[in-house]
Amino acid sequence: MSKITPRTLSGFMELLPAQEQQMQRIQEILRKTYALYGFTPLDTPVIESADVLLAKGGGETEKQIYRFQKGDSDLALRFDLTVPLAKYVALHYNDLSFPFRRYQIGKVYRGERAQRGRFREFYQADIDIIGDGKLSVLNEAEIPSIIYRTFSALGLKRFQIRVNNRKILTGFYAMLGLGEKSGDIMRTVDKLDKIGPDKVKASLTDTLSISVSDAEEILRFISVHGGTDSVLTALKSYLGRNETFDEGFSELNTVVQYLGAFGVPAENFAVDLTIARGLDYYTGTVYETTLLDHPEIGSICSGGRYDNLAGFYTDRALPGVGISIGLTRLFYILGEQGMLNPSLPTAPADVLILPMTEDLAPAIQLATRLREAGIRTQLHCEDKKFKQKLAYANKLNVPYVVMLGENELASGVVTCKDMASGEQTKLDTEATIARIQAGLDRQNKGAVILEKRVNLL
RNA sequence: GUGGGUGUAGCUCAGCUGGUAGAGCGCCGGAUUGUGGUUCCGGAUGCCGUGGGUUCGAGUCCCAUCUCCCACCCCA
Repeated sequence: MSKITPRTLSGFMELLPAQEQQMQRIQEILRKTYALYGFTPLDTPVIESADVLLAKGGGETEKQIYRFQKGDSDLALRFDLTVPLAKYVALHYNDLSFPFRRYQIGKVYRGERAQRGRFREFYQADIDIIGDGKLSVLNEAEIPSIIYRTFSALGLKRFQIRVNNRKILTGFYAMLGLGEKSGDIMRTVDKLDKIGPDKVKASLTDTLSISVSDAEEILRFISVHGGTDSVLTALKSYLGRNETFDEGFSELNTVVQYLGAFGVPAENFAVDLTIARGLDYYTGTVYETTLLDHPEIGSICSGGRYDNLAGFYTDRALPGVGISIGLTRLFYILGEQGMLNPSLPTAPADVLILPMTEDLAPAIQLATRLREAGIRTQLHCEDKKFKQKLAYANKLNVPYVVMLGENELASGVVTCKDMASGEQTKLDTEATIARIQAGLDRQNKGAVILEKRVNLL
């Protein structure tokens, strides 16, 4: 009888146990870091009514969303976590306290062509702060700090948080009388790093039919580089000509002003006037974070300020600011670059017990005692050869193997083998537990998520 | 959605101008009784993506189809 070939769809990441452990470990670090800033965990359904997810309508979302019928229901898989959040906040408004700070780590789905570092199912790790009617700019200033702390906690060093403010851009384009085209211009200018100034200019003049002098003015404006202070100084010269621009400038100033107090080092931060973010719901500060050694993969964390995200679901003004880490993409790069530490304890258990007596009760009692002591313990009672059981422990990287046979029972001890060194001890149960715990403590102390940290400096 | 590639053992691939398949890694077993990771020896595994065509004969040439990959679009 012919079998169906097992396969996983392209663009869907499926990991082996050891890798999955590392993925979970990264998620734990994110949860802990997010919690440090007072965010509460949240989960929402993967499937929602299509009209809820497509409330905004049009554009890429419509093209990329997975949508299907089930009976009479028109359903869709969430393509981000922000829209479900907007729905959630609008729906549960009366039960929430504002500013509402939530984090959410979950899978999202996009029906587009898979590519290197681009998935059709991937994890996003989001944080958002939603205000009731108003939301202080200070929240926007806090975001880089969260990004910085999160990436640092993962062991990353060579990353840059780029910040811009959309009001500065729309204000500037309005000054040039190009207000209507500002969206298109932003998207074109966003490619500066990728295609270079000449092509950007050509694109501006040819496809957007902007005059050569305006195009040059735009390029001059956005290519203002250097340190944060020099960019701000350059921007100052445009003040007083457009209200929106001035507002954006003031907001950007606030964000920059508190960086030091929030503990964000200057080298991990930059004002970059080219970034705009494709998503059109952003209205103020926007963020984009890239790994300096892997610019080709694009942003792994982005977000921004939006003034009225839940406008499709409620009349209440619910402004917010948030970011999203592309966890699957990040994990993919780390793995591809060999930066995920293979020596991390990925073993499913700390101890493997090999019973060698007819009566299994002593071994089971031992396992129970170890588990009571908080040691992850697995019993290996399968009908296999002794050496195969050791090989099993070895493959799973289980650090300790405990053997319990007639000899041990007769003298009231257990044999405990340290798999890394090969050393064996014959001690009573409690002494063995102490030895194992000491060993595990040592192991955990030295554990870091990423290795080759030198490469990341 | 548009354009370009790819498809051979579990994985990474080799297979020259057509003559019914190979390596490395991995996997399994052995080197005598309760000791893995190193070494040595042995072993299994492929409808050569699928369907059709040319040919005495096709993994190797032609057509179609699917798949996956890369670029664009857009994005985490």
